[in-house]
Amino acid sequence: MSIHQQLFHILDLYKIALAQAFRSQQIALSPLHYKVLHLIQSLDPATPQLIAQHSGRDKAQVTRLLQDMEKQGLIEKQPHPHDKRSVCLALTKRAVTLCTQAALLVSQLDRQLSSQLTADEQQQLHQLLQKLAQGLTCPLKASSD
Amino acid sequence: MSIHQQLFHILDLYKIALAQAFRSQQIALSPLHYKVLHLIQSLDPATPQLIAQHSGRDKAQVTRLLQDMEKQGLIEKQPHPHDKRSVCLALTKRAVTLCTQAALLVSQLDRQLSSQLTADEQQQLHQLLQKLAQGLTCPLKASSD
DNA sequence: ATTAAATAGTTGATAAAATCAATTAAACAC
DNA sequence: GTGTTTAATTGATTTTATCAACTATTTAAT
Repeated sequence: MSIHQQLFHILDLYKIALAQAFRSQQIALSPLHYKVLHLIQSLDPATPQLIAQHSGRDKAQVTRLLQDMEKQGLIEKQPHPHDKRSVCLALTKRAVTLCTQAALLVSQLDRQLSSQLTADEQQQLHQLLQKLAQGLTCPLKASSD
Repeated sequence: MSIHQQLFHILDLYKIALAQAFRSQQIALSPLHYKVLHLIQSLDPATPQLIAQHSGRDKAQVTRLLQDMEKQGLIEKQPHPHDKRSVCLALTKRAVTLCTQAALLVSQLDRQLSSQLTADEQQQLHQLLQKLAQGLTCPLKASSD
């Protein structure tokens, strides 16, 4: 089994586990919605553009996700102080609650993951993965034309 | 950065790199289509049902993927020898060619990945990831109700 | 052997996620 | 000021996914 297959496999399992956890706790958030909410929380001036960058999604898609979540009363748009083209995004109380619950499950799952490894192993894994990531940052080693 | 975030990050990079590689070689296959073709190659009696199982996709979706690929002249359906409900899938020559090209890129990318690590490290990584996977096979450690 | 249950594949309807080009309005650069 | 870039949105479309209903066939039970 190649490295990437193994990685894909783990992430498949992870996604399934997370989706189940969300369902079991009645958290009505898709993983993607959660990701966006989480990003809004962590980015200080949280603008759609930054969300798009950090989530790796198309800005058009982000716009629609945000519209969705606004309708659902999860986020609010406030005028951007310095740039009238832009908006600042903020979570509503409801979203903060949901997000906190979700974050709990995520960290629970993370602990479940990392509990499979000793502290040493975690450290090792971290470094190995970092090396892997480096192999991907400057993509295909141009056999290309 | 948590383990799962790091994993997601790597796979994001991987997907991007692979998509680029496909594009640059004019390989008109979505990653999903490639996966299905590859599965058809590797499963001996390749039936839609097995494809669905091994790809983790809905059988309805598989049906449609296959219809698609049949229209594109990538696969052929032959009657199943023992079961009149089922079909045996086979790649056309065109698909074999495409698949071979694609497999080359995949293995190239894999080598690029694993070249970041020594043989020892690869071995380590493999084992660490295996342990991780075990932490996910029996999902959420029931705080649930 | 006949009926009931399970299975393989398909279809319909729909939702969710993604992509890309085009548009509007504001910001910036000169 | 004029032209270019940037932020967000809109439109149109595609891909991926989901779920229930349906047909034909197989399997199991009696």
